[in-house]
Amino acid sequence: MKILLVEDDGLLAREIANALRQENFAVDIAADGEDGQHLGETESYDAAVLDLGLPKVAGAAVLRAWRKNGHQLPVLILTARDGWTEKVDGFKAGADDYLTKPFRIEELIMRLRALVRRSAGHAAPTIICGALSFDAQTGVFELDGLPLKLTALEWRVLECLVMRKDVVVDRLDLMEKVYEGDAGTDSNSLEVIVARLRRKIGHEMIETVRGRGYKLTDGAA
Amino acid sequence: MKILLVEDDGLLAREIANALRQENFAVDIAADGEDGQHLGETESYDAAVLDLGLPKVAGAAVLRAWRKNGHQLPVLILTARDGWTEKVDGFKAGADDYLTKPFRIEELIMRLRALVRRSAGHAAPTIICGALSFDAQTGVFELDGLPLKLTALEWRVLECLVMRKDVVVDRLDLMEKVYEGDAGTDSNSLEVIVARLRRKIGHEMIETVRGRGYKLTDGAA
DNA sequence: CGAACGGTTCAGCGTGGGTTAAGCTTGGGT
DNA sequence: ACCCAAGCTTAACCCACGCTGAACCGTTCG
Repeated sequence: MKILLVEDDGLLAREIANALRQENFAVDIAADGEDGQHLGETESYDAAVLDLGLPKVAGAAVLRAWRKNGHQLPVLILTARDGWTEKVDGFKAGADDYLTKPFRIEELIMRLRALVRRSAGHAAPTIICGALSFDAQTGVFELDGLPLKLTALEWRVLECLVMRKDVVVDRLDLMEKVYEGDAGTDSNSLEVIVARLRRKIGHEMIETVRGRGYKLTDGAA
Repeated sequence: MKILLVEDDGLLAREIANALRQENFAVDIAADGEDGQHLGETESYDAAVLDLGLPKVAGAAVLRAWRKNGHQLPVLILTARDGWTEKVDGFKAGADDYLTKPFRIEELIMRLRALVRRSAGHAAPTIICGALSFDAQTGVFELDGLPLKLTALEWRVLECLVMRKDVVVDRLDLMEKVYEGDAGTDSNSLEVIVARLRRKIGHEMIETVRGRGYKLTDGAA
């Protein structure tokens, strides 16, 4: 689960990023609209948090540019003023949700989760896959009813898989979503993570598709 | 564009409904949770607006009931109090968005539009050829309804064929598409792949045209 | 400061699956 | 009818992809 954060206030940006990372999101930060737009176009994110008041390029302009190119990325906008017109601008530009500063970090997380969940096509807040269940709202995994303790990376990998259960998730996709910044293809660390995951949830649940990636199944194979 | 409005306050309900109708939505109104739940399950809506404070059945309970049955309907909840916990409850129950009363009608409309826009566009274009089906979105083949396990090359070959079903696909064309770069004609590896494919999906489905290439048919020959 | 935790690197191994080769079948031309 | 080329099929081979255990750090705790 990888988020693009476009926010010029460095302090706020770091604060948000930390909170998100604590919730196992991977976060890339862009300090201005130009960078943000470029990153959003070139990298692969699950959602973006976009400040409307940005230097260089206005937030709404960034959003409009994305949408113009048919970019479907779920976007939550942050608006400083409580102004009604600004929200409208945001929505007109193609935003999916908004939040007015100041806001509670928890609310941002909630809304982000709802956004991602919705765009992944899961209306139901908890996804069940065999003995495994995932509460998309709280981000908690359970195995046979008892909470599952996962490390940050294990969690991200499993989330990616559970969001697209029963379909093959490409190796590189997984890399991009799990690792912040650029993903180096020259390592097998992902395989190690998968191995550890398998040991925790059962080897049958994660099916490997040679040359492509992995697939989460209900393990009833 | 049809909306289900579940709201016990008759005055407010009519006000909202009128505004929505002015924007060309079709609106059904339910005055309590029981009716609302029933309507939501039996009729077909593009989205629902759900008041959390309802008589008979609580709004969150309605929502939970829908989600439990795998109901994917996009839902926007209305919460009277500004309470943080109530929003969380709503999200946990599977809401996609919320609005706290009082709110501007225009904002409701905006959010509804955003909601519907996002939940649309999940159409799966799938090609069917006899007992074989191909989901172009996920890239999954199914035979008689059950997923078909293919290797990388088998998959590429079959994809080429299914994309041009009922027409002859030239041998060399196939080579070029399947083997990146230049294709050496000095090998029968393609034939081996085709043979393995035939064994998996039935020999009649892939017709060989001497001197040209292969043709995928529905196997009803 | 050391211990525990979590992520990465490395090396060794097993195996899936792509290729090759050999023998057989089919079809079309003369 | 005969023959040869095109294509089918089976079996063997072998490489590289992925799995795994262990060692190696960087961080975060007590």
